[in-house]
Formats: sequence, structure tokens, C-alpha cells
Amino acid sequence: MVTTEESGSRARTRQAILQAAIEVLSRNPAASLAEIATAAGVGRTTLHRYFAERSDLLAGVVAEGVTRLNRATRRARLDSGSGAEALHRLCAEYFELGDLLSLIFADPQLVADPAWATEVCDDDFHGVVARGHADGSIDPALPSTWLQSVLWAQLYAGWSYLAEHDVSRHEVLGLVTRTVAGAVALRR
Amino acid sequence: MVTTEESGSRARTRQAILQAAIEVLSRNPAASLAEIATAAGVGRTTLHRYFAERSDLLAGVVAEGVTRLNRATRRARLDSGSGAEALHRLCAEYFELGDLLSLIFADPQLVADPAWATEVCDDDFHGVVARGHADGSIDPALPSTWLQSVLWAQLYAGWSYLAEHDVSRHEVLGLVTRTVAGAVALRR
DNA sequence: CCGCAATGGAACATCACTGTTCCACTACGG
DNA sequence: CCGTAGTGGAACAGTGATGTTCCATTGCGG
Repeated sequence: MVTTEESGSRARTRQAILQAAIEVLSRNPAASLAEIATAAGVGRTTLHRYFAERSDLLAGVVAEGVTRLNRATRRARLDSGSGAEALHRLCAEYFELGDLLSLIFADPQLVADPAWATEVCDDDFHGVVARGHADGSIDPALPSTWLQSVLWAQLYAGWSYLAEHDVSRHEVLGLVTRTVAGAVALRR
Repeated sequence: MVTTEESGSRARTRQAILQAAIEVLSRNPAASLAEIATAAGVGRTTLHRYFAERSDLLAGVVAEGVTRLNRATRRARLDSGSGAEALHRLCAEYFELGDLLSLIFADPQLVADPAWATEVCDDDFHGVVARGHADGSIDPALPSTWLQSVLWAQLYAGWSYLAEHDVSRHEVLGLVTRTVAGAVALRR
């Protein structure tokens, strides 16, 4: 660790604020700091103690997002099975990111943050697609960058579908993976 | 017509403002009115003459969006061919909506506008899917509401892909339709 | 040429959000 | 029991967006 450790209390408050920020900003990227503080069950003053300026909070959210995303990618164990199978697992793991998915879509310029480009391991994804192209489980006519767009769009569709319709999380995940699988598969 | 006709000049300015609003808001839903006015090549004062408050402008944008959407739906001639074929044409027509697609995604609460629910003909879409379920061209495991989410998500993916990568409009439309076709098709 | 429609710019009050300071309160360990 | 860390609330000035008013300019038809 380069930075000094925080007390348990501070670390907990910090996480509460980040979590609240993700939830609130995913619904409204222009939300005020007061809204976020309230959602975190914290005074606005306290929020400013942890993140002096709005941009600091946003940077914190990006960092937290990158961390969660990388954890999910690791959990997907992309190096085993066919390309399509790995993609299927990745889909399921990313789906669990929940609000973060909405946030990524609601505020694309957050993803434009330099930290995102440098710390998120896109290469793993492209590797999976290349493997899928080679082993015949992924349509070679669909480039890797396009499939990345498709995957995210589909995940977002699933998450917002979950919010709007009265269906179970599991059921929606089934729809998402089935749809992605169909979109990706080689045509006869 | 219930409302009084406007002079040619006024109608043109009004359209310029609405078009600029769609373009600017699709990139940043929190854009200021000054930005929109500048993009429209119009003074802020003039903008206020056409739309007294911000909410009036947003209502105008929604109305314009509904109009364009309905025109596109009509152009798709949903009543001919198989369900999947009709969906394919709808996809192509909606893709031409361009910025409007981004706007619908960038500001979902705009679509929550009551005018949207009442004036957009969702029934036509559900009819197409039902036909596709019946004629075997659309997987019956995928409900109509879900396919609606999928279609929009895919269109948005295509449009943002176009903005980020150096590919032709036509090429992207090909990717979108191919992907949607695969996602929708019945599994073997 | 006159008058009207349409416009742009300047100036203004208002408002919400922001970032900051200061003070009071609570909890917890020594 | 005392001191400190963590916190919340009130108050404040600065800033930018908003909505309004007023005036000057342009262009076009009668």
C-alpha cells in the first residue's frame, strides 16, 4: 500500500458515499452533492471531507467502478472453455454489477476518464473473441470492438428491463445470455 | 389544425432550434440553453421567444421525437413479410433517426414523458413480434417487451459505435441488423 | 418610404449548487 | 473522566444557469 490506511470507520463511510454516488448518479448523472449525501445517510459537510470537490468524488467513483469491473472479469475465468462460453460467463458476471451498468451508460464521459482506459483490461476481452473466432463459436464477421458494444448494450438493456418490468433477476439474466448467445453465434 | 399556423420564417427557426436541441442534448442532457441557442445559430433571447421555459423546449423535443419515430415506423411497412423481416426493416428505419437514438438513451426520463406513452404506437411493434412468434421467424422464448429493449439497445450500440470507430454508416447498419437477426432467430 | 415581424445583445434579479468556515454534539479509547 | 476522531448543521460568498425586460437592427411587404 502506498497510501496510509484509514480507520475502519472512515473506510466504511467512504464506501457508503461511493455506493450512494453510484446509485444516485446512475439514475441522474446531474444529481447534486446534497442528494448523494442524503442517499448515503451522511451530511453534505462529511461528503466534502472525503471528496473535496465534485470532480474528486467522480474520480473516486471511476476508481471504484474500475475495481469492481476488474474483479468481475477475473471471476469470469476467461481463459477456460470456448470463446462463446467465456463470453457467456463474462456476461453473467458483468450483469451482477447492477447500478454500475446504468451509470456507465448514463454518463459515458465518465468512462472517457483516463483511469478507465489504462486500468481496465480490454485485452482479455479481445483475446476471448479472437479465440471464439478461431474455434468457430463466434461469428468471424463480427469484430471484437463491435461485440464489446453489443455486450454492454445488452447488459444495459437487461438491467433497465429488470427495473421496468416485474421479472426476477435470474429470468432477465437468462434473456440476456440467450440473446447475446444468439447474436454472437455463427450463422448456418 | 387546432393551433394557428406560423409564418414560414418562424416555422424554420423553430425547427432549427429543435434540431439543435436534439443534437446538443444527445451529447449532454444537462447542456445549457445558451449552448443550444448557439448550436441553432440563434440568440438566447430568440430561443426564449419560442420556448419560454426549459421545460417547454423539452416538451417540444419530445413532440418532435414522437413525430419522427412514428414517421419511421410507418415507413417500415410493418404489415408485410414475416415477423423477422418486418423487424429488420424497422431496425433500418430507426437507425436513420441518428441523434434521436442517442438522446433517447442519454435522457431516459424524457421518454417517461406522458406524451411518449400516449402517442407512440407500441402496439404495432407487439403485433410484429406476435406474427414472428407465430410464423416461426422469431424465438417464442423472447417476449415482445424484451425484444423492444433489445432493439433499442442494439440501435444505440450501433450509433455510438459509428461515433467512436471509423466505419461507414452502411457498414454499421449491417452489423446491427445482422446482430439483431441472430439475437431474434429461433434456435436449432 | 413606412411599418411590422423577427431577431440579437445587454443588463438585470433570481435561484440552485458549490465549496468553505465555524461551532456543537456524540462515541470511544486511554 | 478527558481528549480526540468523526460527524451534522448553519451560515456565507462565489458562480453559472435561468427567465425577463428593454432597446437597437435587419428585412420585407404594402
